Amino acid sequence: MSGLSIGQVAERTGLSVHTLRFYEREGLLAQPVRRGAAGHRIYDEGDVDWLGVCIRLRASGMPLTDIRRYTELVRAGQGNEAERLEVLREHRERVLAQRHELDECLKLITHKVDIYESRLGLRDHVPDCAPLSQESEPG
Amino acid sequence: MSGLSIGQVAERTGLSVHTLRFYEREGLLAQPVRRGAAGHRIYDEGDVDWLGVCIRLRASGMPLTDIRRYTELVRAGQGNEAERLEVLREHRERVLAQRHELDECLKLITHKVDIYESRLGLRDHVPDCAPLSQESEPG
DNA sequence: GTAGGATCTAGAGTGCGCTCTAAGGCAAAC
DNA sequence: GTTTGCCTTAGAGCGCACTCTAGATCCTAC
Repeated sequence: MSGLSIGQVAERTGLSVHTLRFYEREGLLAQPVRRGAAGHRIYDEGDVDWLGVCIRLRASGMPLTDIRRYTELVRAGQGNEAERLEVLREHRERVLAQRHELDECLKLITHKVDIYESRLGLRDHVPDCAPLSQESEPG
Repeated sequence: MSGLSIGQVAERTGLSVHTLRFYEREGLLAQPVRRGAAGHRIYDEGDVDWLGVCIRLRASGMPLTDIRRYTELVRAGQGNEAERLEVLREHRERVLAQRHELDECLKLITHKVDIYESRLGLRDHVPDCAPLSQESEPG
């Protein structure tokens, strides 16, 4: 019951088997994956958990090199917590900036959606301050 | 006073002149850019505004092909507002999903930051529910 | 015993979004 | 008149993160 094949891990994580091998080559796994009789990879729950972290870091835009760096710190063991913290804090700042940017985009998009909805009569009331958007000119 | 060189537009938008030419080739501009005596591009304020929109759409992850599609609709003029609206709504959904994902990542990162800060004695109180993170194991 | 399916490796290929190069034109400054 | 600097084009190159291919091995089922 202990041990997952690469296919099973792919299924659980949503990563492809290709990507799992790729991530391992890139040094993104906390430990080298255990191997079975025929040289097949055997993952444990810890690996899956760690991959979950990697996926989240990727999803928030952390480049693979940074994830590798962080992984190396973790692998090196106790004593480098300050460095780990720095990596995380820097990334958090970037994510916050990214979210702010996203919110600005959302404002713009929602503003345009509102305009088109009222133009198309999909709203009861015309939004109060929408005279002419950029898209009116070219048309 | 009317008319900006590609260099000036680059400065205003933060895009490189290379990227400006690239975007034009890719059909991201509402109109073909006016040309001066020596074949030099002359942008107007409307172009800069439109580029601002493109930049925001890009920043929120809209692929160039989708931006081109939207631009084409705008260029085609009145009568396709429903299509424009659909493009915008779909993108808004994606942006919202993206922001949600970002928030999840933020939770994870902040949780780890908290752990390391208390481990390093940078906090007055240990966060109430943080026994051992994944990173404790490998170390 | 052989067919199917999962796995392995090394390495090539892909898609996206730029980014840069090379070779040249024009215009103002010195 | 030549240097400087910004502009032009076509097209090549790059960085990232996968993604896939080829050729081989191994196990299970029929």
